[in-house]
Amino acid sequence: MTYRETPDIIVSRLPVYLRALSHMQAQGKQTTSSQELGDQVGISAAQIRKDLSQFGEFGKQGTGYNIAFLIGKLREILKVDRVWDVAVVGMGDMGHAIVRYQGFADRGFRVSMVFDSERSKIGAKVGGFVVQDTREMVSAVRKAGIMVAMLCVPAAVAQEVANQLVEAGVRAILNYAPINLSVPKGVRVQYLDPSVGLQRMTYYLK
Amino acid sequence: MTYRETPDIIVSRLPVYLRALSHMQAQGKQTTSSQELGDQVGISAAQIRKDLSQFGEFGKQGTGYNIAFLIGKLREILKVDRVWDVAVVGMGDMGHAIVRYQGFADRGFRVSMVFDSERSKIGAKVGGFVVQDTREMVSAVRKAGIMVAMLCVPAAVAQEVANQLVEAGVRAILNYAPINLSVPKGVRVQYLDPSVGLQRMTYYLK
DNA sequence: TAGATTGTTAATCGATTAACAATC
DNA sequence: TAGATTGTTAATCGATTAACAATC
Repeated sequence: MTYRETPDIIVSRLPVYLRALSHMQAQGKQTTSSQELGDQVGISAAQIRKDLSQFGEFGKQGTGYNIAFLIGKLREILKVDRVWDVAVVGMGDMGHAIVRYQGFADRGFRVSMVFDSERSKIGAKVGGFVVQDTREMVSAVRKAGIMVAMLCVPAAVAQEVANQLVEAGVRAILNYAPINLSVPKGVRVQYLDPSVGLQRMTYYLK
Repeated sequence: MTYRETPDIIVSRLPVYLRALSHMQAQGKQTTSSQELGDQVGISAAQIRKDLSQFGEFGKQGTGYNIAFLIGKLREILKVDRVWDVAVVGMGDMGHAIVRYQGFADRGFRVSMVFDSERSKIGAKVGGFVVQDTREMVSAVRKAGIMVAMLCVPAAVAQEVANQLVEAGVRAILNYAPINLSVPKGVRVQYLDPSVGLQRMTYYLK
């Protein structure tokens, strides 16, 4: 029998489950069911049970899932039961917004270093961080052992900066630049291009 | 024979094809092949041909696809052969960055109105727009016939603001708030939660 | 106990890939 | 013509759903 690894598509849903469960917890709920969670995130109850069953038996017949317990399990699975240091590259408006964003707390991430290549920005402070020169990025990121980065530079230089991040040891890149990145196997990229998001919806508009 | 509508998953790939083709065009290329485009976006050549064949015969045997022609077709299909006015709600750092973002030009969108509910922000200018009071949003958006919005408000009020947008006639919401929205049938939501993006990658890190 | 809900199996459904005739 | 590449078919692969025994 061959070992079958968890499909990407299942992994991609887990953060959404986690977010919904945290929301329920914040509202004071103790337990939930696959039905309720599914309604919340727009996924069938059967699929949620199937997804979770990939990783263990987290529920109880008759009563459903303990929210705090399931949150703990999902955090372990997604490896956000720890805090990942993140490098942010590009201190334009978007980089600026990300560095000041308060939403990473308790979700497994902490901005740790910020970079820009523009003279006027280097040395300035953004959200409590001193902006470092991108030319120091490879050594600084490698030295700190940072594996996660957010890319907020212009599209024209995004591939070049991504190459440097990979060289520095980064293995996960959240890409805000509106361009496809080419990265070696073993490096993951997630794309957050607002125009792509919008274009995925206009198709359905009258 | 039953009419089969185009699967969402195919529609969701088209903006990525379009982005890559525009990039090729900017580099002066005239034609491409399913193989080349596939390499660019990380999708098999067969799948690209199959996806495009849903909408017509856009290529030529032996020579592939004319880039300008295919861009035109994809723009039509995605309905971004026009410019959609967009309302942006929430003038925090993220809303601010979006309003000033130059990347919507030529991709089918134009920020048209911006809203916030904070007294200190209402009436101020952000990226050339006067910030309007969110309490005027429903009537202003409806009157302008705006169908597309970007939601940059805090998670705690995102559902409430989304409800108002729907009431105002909006049918496509790009949601930056880290929360699942519940919307009626016929309204689309795309989520851009950076923590979800990051958590989709940490699973694979050592 | 009766009711609720899980985890899992089998069936269904849908998406992807491989292959190739058509043809530029 | 020879080579390249499309559009499409059939085969394969994978994901989702339905159903239900198990059990809290």
